[in-house]
Amino acid sequence: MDPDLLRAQLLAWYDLNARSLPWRVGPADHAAGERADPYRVWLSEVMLQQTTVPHATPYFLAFTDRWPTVSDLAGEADGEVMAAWAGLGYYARARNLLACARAVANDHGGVFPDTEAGLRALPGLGPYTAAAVGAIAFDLATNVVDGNVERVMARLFSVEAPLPDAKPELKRLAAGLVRDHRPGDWAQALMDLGATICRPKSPLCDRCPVAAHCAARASGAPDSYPRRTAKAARPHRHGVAYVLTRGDEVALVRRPPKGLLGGMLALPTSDWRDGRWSDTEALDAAPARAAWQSAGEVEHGFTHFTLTLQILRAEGEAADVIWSPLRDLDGLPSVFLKAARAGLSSLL
DNA sequence: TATCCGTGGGC
DNA sequence: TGCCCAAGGAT
Repeated sequence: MDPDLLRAQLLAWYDLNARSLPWRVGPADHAAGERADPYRVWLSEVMLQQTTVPHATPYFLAFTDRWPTVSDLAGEADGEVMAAWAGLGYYARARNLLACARAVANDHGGVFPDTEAGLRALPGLGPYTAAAVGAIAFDLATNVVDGNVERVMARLFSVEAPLPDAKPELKRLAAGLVRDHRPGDWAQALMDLGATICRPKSPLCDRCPVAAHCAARASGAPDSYPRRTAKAARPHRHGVAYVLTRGDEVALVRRPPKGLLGGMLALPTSDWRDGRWSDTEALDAAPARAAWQSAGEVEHGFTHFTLTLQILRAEGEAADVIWSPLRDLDGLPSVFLKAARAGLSSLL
């Protein structure tokens, strides 16, 4: 396999087929001298961590509309940013996003570092994101390796070792294709290929610009790569969520700054444990004395467990809660939005 | 190093 | 329906 021929073929494909994305400077504009805004590249890359383009896109547009520069974002209050992130998931990203914006604003004069090491030192930028911002915003010849690139390498070279053990090998293979020429376009071309052609299931090899180089295709079963080790089953947990209203307001709490849903607004809940909660236990764990009534339950899948929330609903008073308008629940993580809607189904 | 950390869409 | 998966990072 000739790496430089492969590169030329993939870049030519990208020149014709690059997806139009709100944070992207297309290959033609880039060739004409237009440069991507590091703030927008960084923001998009953080939002896209483990998140699909369709899910992240409206958040990207809302953030850049509301906070056009990194200094605007750095000056915002924590709660506003966390609420704007609600629904995107992996909320540590939002906490690190603010920490990073403030580091850039306060320690770097509002300008992103233009080296991979400088980017890597910022909160929330790991090996992937530092390499991606470096390549796309600063034309650094970094090795940008995400899940797409791992899959493309596993197929091109029919890597038999299963993920995640194969990660170092896949990264080495990707590094062998990096050149100083058009590093940002190269990274995005590889990821576009993985997202649209070299898909996890049903890859479109007939349309692949580098199919002639692909060992997995030659094997006849390209979709069997990358190999993966079996995953453990997800456990099931149970909790009680309390929907307490006071007129047209609902009682919320701010979750602790770290851990699951850290820093986010939430419904008051019991602990989450292996077994269901009896009525007596659920009343004992309630945030206030009130005429609690059962309002059904909701189920929600997290990364490592499935949660069933039994819902209790009441009208009343409580101490140490944040009273929030019923019509303004958008700042809640999805699991609590789901539970609140179930508990308030008679009102909403 | 292994585990924790959300969400929604596709099949 | 249940499982897989998506432009990963922090600890």
